Amino acid sequence: MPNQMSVTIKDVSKDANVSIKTVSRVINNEVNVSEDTKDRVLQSILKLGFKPNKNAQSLRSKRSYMIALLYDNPNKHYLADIQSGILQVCKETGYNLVLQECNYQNKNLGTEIIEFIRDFQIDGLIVTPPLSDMDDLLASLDNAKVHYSIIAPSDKRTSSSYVSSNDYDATYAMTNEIISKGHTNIGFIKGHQKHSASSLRYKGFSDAVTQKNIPINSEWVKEGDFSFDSGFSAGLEILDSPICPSVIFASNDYMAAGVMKAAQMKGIKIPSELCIIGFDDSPIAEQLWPSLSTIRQPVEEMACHAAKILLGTVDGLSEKTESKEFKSELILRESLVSLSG
Amino acid sequence: MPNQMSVTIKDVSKDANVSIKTVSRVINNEVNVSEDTKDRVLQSILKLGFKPNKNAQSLRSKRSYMIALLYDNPNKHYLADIQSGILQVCKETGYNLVLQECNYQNKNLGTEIIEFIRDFQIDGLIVTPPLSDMDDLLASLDNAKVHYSIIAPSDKRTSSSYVSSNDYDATYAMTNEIISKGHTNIGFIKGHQKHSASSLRYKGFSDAVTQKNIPINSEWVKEGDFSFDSGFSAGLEILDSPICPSVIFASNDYMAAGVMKAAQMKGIKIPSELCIIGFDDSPIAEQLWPSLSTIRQPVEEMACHAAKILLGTVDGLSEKTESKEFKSELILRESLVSLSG
DNA sequence: GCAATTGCTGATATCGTTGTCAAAGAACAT
DNA sequence: ATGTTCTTTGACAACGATATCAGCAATTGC
Repeated sequence: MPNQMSVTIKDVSKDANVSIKTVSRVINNEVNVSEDTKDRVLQSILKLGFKPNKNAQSLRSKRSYMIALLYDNPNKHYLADIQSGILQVCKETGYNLVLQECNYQNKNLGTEIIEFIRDFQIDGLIVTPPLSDMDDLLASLDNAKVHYSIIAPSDKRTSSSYVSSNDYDATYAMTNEIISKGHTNIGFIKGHQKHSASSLRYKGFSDAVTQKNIPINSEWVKEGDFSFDSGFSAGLEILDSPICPSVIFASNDYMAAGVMKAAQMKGIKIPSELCIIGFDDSPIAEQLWPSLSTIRQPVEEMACHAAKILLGTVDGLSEKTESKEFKSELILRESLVSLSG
Repeated sequence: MPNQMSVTIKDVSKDANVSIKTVSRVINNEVNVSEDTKDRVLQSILKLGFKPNKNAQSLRSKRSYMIALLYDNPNKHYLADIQSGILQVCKETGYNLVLQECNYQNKNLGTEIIEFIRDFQIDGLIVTPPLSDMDDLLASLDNAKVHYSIIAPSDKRTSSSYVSSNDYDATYAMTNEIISKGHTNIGFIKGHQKHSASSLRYKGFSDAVTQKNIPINSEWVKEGDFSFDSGFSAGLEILDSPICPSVIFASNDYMAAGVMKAAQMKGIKIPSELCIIGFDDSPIAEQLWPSLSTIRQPVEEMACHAAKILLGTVDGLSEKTESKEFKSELILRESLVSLSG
């Protein structure tokens, strides 16, 4: 147990009989310290229970050992997964995570974020969708020479540091799965315009059906915003059509859950009369009955990787980590069956 | 737009033609500065766009302008609500929020947290359930003179700074509501043992039925851990009983959703054959069909208040905020109806 | 009218690190 | 033996704030 008064580099230097600068060298793993003195200093550090004062380090070295998470996302599970992924890496490396909730519509977002970073000397940012889709924001960050890594769908590879997901391939594959089950009347609910994932997911779907010469019925294609409510009303609209599709593919699970509720309220049986597909493999996908077929992205793992990339560029000590595309996985559950009639 | 080089207190002092100490006085709203010089300094601050360097302030004044959120909670929506409540206050006051994920089973939790606080000079903590139920942890914090405020059910009022909810009253009232609808065969699923809310919620239920001379059937009382899965299996067990209850009251919405899925898989009609009640008013309560009757606690507001309390004790400038108990609200939806048969 | 108190201000030390630069000694080349 | 380079080390300044304490003027008390 350390004493009331914290022990400083000065105490260590006295104990080890070296200058404070040498202690500093040891702490920061600088070269040109003899093994002998290094050992002696490390001994003293251990003995006295010395821990460098982060604020003093920050003040002098202009680094805070803190990274921030930028987000503006209605999906709380997604956010929570992102957070735990980042926190894992933080715990290993001694960094800390600061939250920064943003509004993508805020006109001064770039300026405010840069101000925030200067203010707290934040070492780097992890930027999540839809903020990672805002080219002007990323340009501001580049301009201000802010370190950051982004989590985004695959089309955002302009940034040197990214973690991406293959949204296009995933919806393409799932659509083929649907078609292989005999379905040709397929509805689709798009996500929020501001997310590049939305258009990618739709493109994966439309390319797949078009290649099989299946026409797209525009009455069955609606635009939602990733929320349950938007899925619910889109579902109601589609199910009010003169002819109903046998499958509705929603761009995320919340909207799929909305469709399911709409169908159940109308007395439509799932999956025999209507199959429903989601995206994300949110907890709700398994909690509904029947459970949702969906697509799982390794969100936590992606966040973990994004944090490693960031710290690789921020922290000279840690090793560099490469940008990477993560693959999604089709999860087939009760809500998708072969066409019966 | 500020320049590359940040402007310091020294620059301001030159511009305003006063000493740096006087500038510091103005920044910190100290007394004994004449209106005249104060104005002059404020002018210069505005003109130069000066912002105090947080690290320098922290180093000298031993304060970091950061508070931390301690949590170990499986419920991501709850956590997200807590976070946004705290962040609102942080934004107003210029503080920042650092996340600290804990494991309540960690034997060294107290020591580690205190070390973390010393390390980063964290100004205060907000402690959420079930950590806020751990008396030894709170004792360690008291002992180390750490500022904190807790969010907890009403029985934890030992701490001078708390925000509490009336779990007992809420389940008591909901149980009476159930009884008033003619139900006498009522099952109950308890929450995780480590949460004091679990026993309070059960007590509210059992006191209410006992007062109406309704017996408790122990076959219909199960212990879950607040997770969907635990609710699902508890639901299966209860519904396998020779006689089924007409209502199952689960201690949170996730477990209630589990019960609903279990019932639906068994072909039991909700609410005509089985009513289901939850707690928390999580988003899922409204997303299920039929939608769940439940109890809403103003979680975000509570977190907001907890942050204000904390900053009131931490920050001499901000005004003190009193501890407070927040009232819950019954939310009656489709999953509870009057007993038909 | 003189001492004591009060209000306002500034010079300088200080927080606990890292950065600069120079010095001392060892190693090497000539 | 001498000059040059390389390795290792330390004295001291610096980061940008706040804290201490002393000084000076204005006000108060008797």
